[in-house]
Amino acid sequence: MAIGIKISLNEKLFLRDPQETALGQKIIKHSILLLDEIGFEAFNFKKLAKRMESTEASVYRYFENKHLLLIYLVSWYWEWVSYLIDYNTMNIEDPKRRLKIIIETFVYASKENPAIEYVNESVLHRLIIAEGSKAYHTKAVDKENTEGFFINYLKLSQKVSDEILEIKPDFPYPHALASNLFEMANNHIYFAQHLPKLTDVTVSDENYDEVEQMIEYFAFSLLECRRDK
Amino acid sequence: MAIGIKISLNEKLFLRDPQETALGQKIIKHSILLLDEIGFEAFNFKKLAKRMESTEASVYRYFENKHLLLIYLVSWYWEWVSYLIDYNTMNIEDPKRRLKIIIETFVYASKENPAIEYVNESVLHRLIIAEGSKAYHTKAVDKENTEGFFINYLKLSQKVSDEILEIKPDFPYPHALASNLFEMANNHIYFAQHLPKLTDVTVSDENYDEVEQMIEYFAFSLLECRRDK
DNA sequence: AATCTTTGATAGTATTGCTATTATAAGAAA
DNA sequence: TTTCTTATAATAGCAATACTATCAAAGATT
Repeated sequence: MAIGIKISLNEKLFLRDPQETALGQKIIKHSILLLDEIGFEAFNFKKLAKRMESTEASVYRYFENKHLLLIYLVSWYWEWVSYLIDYNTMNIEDPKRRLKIIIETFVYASKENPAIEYVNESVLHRLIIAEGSKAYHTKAVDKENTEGFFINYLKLSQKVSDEILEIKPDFPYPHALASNLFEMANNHIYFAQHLPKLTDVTVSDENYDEVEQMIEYFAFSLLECRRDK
Repeated sequence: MAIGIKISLNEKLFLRDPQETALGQKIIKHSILLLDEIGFEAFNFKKLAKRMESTEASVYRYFENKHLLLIYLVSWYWEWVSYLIDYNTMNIEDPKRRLKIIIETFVYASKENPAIEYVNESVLHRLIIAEGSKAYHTKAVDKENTEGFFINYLKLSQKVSDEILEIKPDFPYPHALASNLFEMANNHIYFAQHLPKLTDVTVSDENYDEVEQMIEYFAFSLLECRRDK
């Protein structure tokens, strides 16, 4: 049961707020499960409606189309990771320790936190890994960015960037490193599972420790590095 | 006119080899232009046929569907980048210099090399930046990987990985760094253009120098780093 | 009791993603 | 030259997709 967590998202992403009604919550729940199962391309509102025992027209009353639903879920995820970072780094003073926790959070987005009953965070994480980047790789990206559709990702990136500067105030690429850590975490879990020659780590089951170690290695090499010459 | 360059691609990607016929070459040429113009989601074979003044049925004789056409174009790009790397690093002994050239090639995939008349490499590069990762983010990735659909990416990654080990033989993550350099190059050009808060570099027109500098900074920090503690 | 809102049920339309058929043109083989 | 082969064009058609519209039933609110 979610106590005190309200995921706040851009209202332009939906026609009716799905968090507010039972049907809306069912849409969120089953769209995550079905998208994870069959992938974004094969997914449509008719199949979703059938799966959740409702009708296509009802789903269309909440979301304009599946692309906006995906952005909604991805935003939900970004906001959720933000929340987890705040929660997990609370009262931790050492900025390096804080960054390690951030990396752990990127890699294990959900570990032991069943916060909101209609979202299965670990399935959502798998979905983001596989489909997340499709949310902003479209022709409408500029228009949608203007309308704030990606604000949760930008805020997450900014938060991590701030932490990076705590560790090394003169680091020249804090935003790039922040987004790269996030993308790398997702990419290399995916690569390890599907295109293992593109990475050097292996994952088994839900154990992503090697990914976590690698991202730490990359991050701290960049931040604690004195260059030879 | 292409002299001595033959881009060799997995034959399972197409029904009839498009490089072999005039119509096939028209398909390659116009699919790159149209995909760049309207994006992968809005693209279909009917629009392509209209644009190139042929018919839908004719296009279907070359490619099963637009997904396989995308993999074909992406593979073409990966192979082209491989070729450019070989060409540009020929006779360069210093491995660090070689890696710099690789990074430059990733960022400026086409600069002054109009090699094959029916492929506009700079438009293709823009297309890969925007749509490339959709080639392997699908439910069929495992099956398609088994059939060798991504072999050109794996080979490219292996090539760069070998160069990384020339510089630092005990670097623990050469494949991951290789794929990350490639993905970073594409991502941060895209971010600079569309989601600038996710990066720290700016690009103007066709000038990606800041991206190149940043990727170099990341790569050589990792490879020439002695950690403080 | 009246009415307002949400959902379900059903229908319908334009577009998409193909497949099939036939005709024609162009080139190679006889 | 004739014939054979093959590629392409032209057209049709079909099942699925991506919606939109309408209306009725069921709660919930006043």
